[in-house]
Amino acid sequence: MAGQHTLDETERQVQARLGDLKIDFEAMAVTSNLFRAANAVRNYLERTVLAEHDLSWTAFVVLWVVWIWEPVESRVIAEEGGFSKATLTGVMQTLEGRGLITRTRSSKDGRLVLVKLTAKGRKMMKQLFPEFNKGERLALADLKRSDLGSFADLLRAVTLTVDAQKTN
Amino acid sequence: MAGQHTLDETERQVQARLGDLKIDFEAMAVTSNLFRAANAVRNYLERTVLAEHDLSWTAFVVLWVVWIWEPVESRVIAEEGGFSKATLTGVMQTLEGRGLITRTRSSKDGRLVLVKLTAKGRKMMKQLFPEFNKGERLALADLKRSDLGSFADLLRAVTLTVDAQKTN
DNA sequence: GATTAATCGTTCGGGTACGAACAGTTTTAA
DNA sequence: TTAAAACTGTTCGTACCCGAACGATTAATC
Repeated sequence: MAGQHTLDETERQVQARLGDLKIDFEAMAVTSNLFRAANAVRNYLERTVLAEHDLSWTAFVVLWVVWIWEPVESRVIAEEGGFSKATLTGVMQTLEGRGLITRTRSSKDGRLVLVKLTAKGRKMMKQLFPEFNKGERLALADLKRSDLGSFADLLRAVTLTVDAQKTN
Repeated sequence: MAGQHTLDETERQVQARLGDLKIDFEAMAVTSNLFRAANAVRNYLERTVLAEHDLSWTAFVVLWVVWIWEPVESRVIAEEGGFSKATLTGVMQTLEGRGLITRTRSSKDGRLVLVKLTAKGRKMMKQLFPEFNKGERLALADLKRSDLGSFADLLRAVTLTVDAQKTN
């Protein structure tokens, strides 16, 4: 991936199609590379670590959130994972069918559903997460260690900015 | 989104579940925030700019690549966009049905398919891309201008690292 | 306390998204 | 120059993924 065309070529082509319209090429480069990177890492981890456990990316994220915060409400999982409630329902049905999680309606608030891992789910995560983390480390192996902190901060800032837009 | 739990809390919970197993929390924070950011930006742009034109994210990426590089082979679109050929086929069928692109088999190499925009497709992109770029700018509005360059470089480095892993 | 509003999870419909298997084309080897 | 290998795009099956609409529950308003 990473594109066979250089950034300069791309800018020239865009400008040629838009005349002298002002375009923010730096913003374009950031978002474009943001998705390339996210896609690349996701596909890589899905094909390697997660495939061995027959898990999709989203299924893993759900398991991870529940593993850390159980018992946890559905809405929290969706929020932490960054996907919709509709998506979550489907994924949790799959995971429940495989005996990895349980769902129970809250007795305090009949609207809420509380999610926990089963013993099987916990056992899987205890083995899987270290493998997953090793994959994460490999995906970032060529970056300078000292850059990781500010890198994470920049990414966090993007999420915060967009979420602020959303509520307006 | 952005999670209601702090990073420290999360690290403590992970460590509590794994004993003294070594985990790379910096790598974990980067990938976690990478996906949160990508998801947030994507959902934001889909709900605002792209929804007005009834386009999905992937459909937009396809149109963008074709717009810049037409005539372009299918395999290049998949590579540039970072998704599979199977995904691309479905999206292009939708776009062709809406009269935004055309597909023709190459006369030089019967395996290849050349993709172009229709006049309608070009007209749409000429209006849509500036709107999209404005959305990108808003998503990055809170970041320091001087950070954008190195931010893009870090993201590019991740993609390159993962792609290098892939071929091994 | 009854009506209204807000919240939560599910369902529904349509559009991605992938790997694997496939058919057609081109290239490479023998 | 055949046979084998490599490559491209499509189809297939399964699983996501979302917004919108929905029923159930709780909270707010009067």
